[in-house]
Amino acid sequence: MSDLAAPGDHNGPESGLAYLRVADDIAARIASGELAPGTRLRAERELAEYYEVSYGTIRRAAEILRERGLIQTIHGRGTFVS
Amino acid sequence: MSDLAAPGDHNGPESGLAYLRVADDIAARIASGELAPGTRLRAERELAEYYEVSYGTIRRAAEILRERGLIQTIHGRGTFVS
DNA sequence: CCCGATTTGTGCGTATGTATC
DNA sequence: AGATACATACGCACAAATCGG
Repeated sequence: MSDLAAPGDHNGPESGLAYLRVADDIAARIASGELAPGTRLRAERELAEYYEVSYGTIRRAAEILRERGLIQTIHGRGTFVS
Repeated sequence: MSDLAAPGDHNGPESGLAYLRVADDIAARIASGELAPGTRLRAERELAEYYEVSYGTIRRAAEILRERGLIQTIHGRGTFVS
């Protein structure tokens, strides 16, 4: 599965910083086309469960992706791939 | 602009305690009218980045400003100039 | 027009580990 | 040894925006 709209299992070699690990993973999925532009990501709190990190960590990762222009977040609606 | 709702750059002569430096800076901005009453400050975690200090230091600075009656913090809403 | 569900936004309190003074 | 500060991270509570019924 590979997409962030359908949970499965997660993986990661526990490399360093949690928020970077998450940000890089999502960025890779966008780059690979797995997450197409316009696609809505799962809710931040769901991503937290998916990645097994806290909500705050997801918010950090999202902030990074926002700065990179990879995603766009709308209050009350969700987060979308740019 | 120089407001805490739109980042720019910052600089400081590393004078003494970090939380006092931050508190004094914000107090000065309020005193100068740069931050008008009712204005909402940026999120504490953003202020941490802005001032290049840790989140805990921002919380400490905010506590001081609250005691001085310069700001008012509302859970879930934000911090406002009194 | 209001109500409730969903989702993002913000603040609160705390913990761990590291570095510096 | 102790105090100050930083960086990261967790979990929770409350608030606000959006959408559908």
